[in-house]
Amino acid sequence: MADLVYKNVMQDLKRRINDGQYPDKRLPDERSLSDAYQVSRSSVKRALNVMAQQGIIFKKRGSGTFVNPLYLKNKAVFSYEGRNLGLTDSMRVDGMKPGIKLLDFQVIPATPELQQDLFLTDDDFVYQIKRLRLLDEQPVMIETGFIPIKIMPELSSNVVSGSIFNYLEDIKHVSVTKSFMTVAAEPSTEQDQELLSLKPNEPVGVMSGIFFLDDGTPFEVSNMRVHYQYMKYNTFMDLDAD
Amino acid sequence: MADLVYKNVMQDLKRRINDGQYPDKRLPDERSLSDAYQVSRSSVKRALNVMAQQGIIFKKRGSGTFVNPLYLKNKAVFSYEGRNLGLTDSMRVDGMKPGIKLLDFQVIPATPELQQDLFLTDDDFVYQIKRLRLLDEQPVMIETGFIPIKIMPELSSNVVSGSIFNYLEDIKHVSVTKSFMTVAAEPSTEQDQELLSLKPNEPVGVMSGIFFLDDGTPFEVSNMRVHYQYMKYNTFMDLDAD
DNA sequence: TTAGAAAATTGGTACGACCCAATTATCTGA
DNA sequence: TCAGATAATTGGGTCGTACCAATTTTCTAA
Repeated sequence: MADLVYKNVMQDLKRRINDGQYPDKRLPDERSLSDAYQVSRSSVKRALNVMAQQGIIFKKRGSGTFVNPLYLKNKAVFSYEGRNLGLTDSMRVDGMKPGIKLLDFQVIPATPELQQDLFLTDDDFVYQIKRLRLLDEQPVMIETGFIPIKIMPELSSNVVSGSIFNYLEDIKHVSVTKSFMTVAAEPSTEQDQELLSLKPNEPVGVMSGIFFLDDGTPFEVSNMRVHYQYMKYNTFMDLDAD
Repeated sequence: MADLVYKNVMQDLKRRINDGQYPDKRLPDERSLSDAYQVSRSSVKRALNVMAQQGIIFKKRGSGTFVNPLYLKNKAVFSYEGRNLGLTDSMRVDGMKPGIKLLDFQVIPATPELQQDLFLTDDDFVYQIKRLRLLDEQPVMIETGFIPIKIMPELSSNVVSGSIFNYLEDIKHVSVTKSFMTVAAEPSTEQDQELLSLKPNEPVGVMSGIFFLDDGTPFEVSNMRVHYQYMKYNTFMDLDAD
């Protein structure tokens, strides 16, 4: 893959951790690793820093570097490695097959709120894309997305019936790696109940947020109303300022 | 505060950004900053990397470093600077006064699930702490927490009636900076409806997770059932591997 | 005038040196 | 024997250099 020194170190260390090569949960010290991999200690530190940020390891000055016990027990929760933020990917859980049913696809002028979030002006237009997401034919969420036409002038209903993020990666070679999300819960509306086969007392999870391209351009505003049984939003937070 | 070079640079850059000293959203290049602050370019890079991680700025190779427009428009969402992960702090929103009502406080043997999550054995015991959280006297969430007694043997019902995290910071000088959280939605139970004044069709948000001490020790398993109108979980994600 | 080449700009990666700070291990002397 | 002092270990921060890669600007030649 990438031919970066620190990534190679990371990759090998992860492999060793997964292989259980550190039964006492303790990694070799940085100077030894530097020597073993024949790279500078700076590069070792970088690799370890990223892994610590991801919650795989933790470091204690004067004491050593240790594997997070929970990483071994519950790897699924950690690390979005190699993935993007798209739902097509993150919902490929339990071997279920994702599906998309296009409900609506049109171009509308950007509302003031959209103008603010997507950094647009009065003259700008956006696609409005309303889709029903399925897992094994079961409807699980209603997704309404807004994308500026000036960012993707070539968007077609064909593309929109599949994964937009994968299209971006495969065809235009840009990836979506940043997002703001707000997660909330609400009683289901009649439309929710109809489309998601919900009983009146059953709620929906609401995930709304903004997705950004690599270069910081706000790319999409999205609002997702999720069947509560399928809604599980996992996060790992680390407030250490690096 | 901390007398670290890169933190000083960060602090000053944030101030300048907030003061609107970069009207074109463009920061000086790294070499100029290095020269201006009389610090090495390495330290400037470190400061900028942290700020990029926090979503305040974004960088484009060959082009420059720019302020994230959304940072200026919506600062509230960004940056937990100076805060910890405690709820007492993060719920001090809109000037409302937080309150805590202790519902239950006892010591129980660790269940197998707790043993797994908190890295305990059969012999270990945990505090079970059930509390009702209030905002301006209004009940907003039911919180059930489990903390190993061997981590905090001195825990009293007095401490538990306040902020445990603040107690840890002020008295024991350790802070809680890492957490795994899973956010979901559920129909309210009868107990939820009673304690949170919910109608039968109104749901709760469920936030459950594990909090860690600085050194990686799993410290608390927590399960929070939140009045849906008060449940808003914000996250900023950046999947760039450093 | 303008398209393409060349140069300058700007952030990215890597190295290695130097010292500091927290922790752990070892030694020393009563 | 063992408590306290001392040394060794281990991660943290900073500096400065060198070179690379993407982008933008400038120059050059048709």
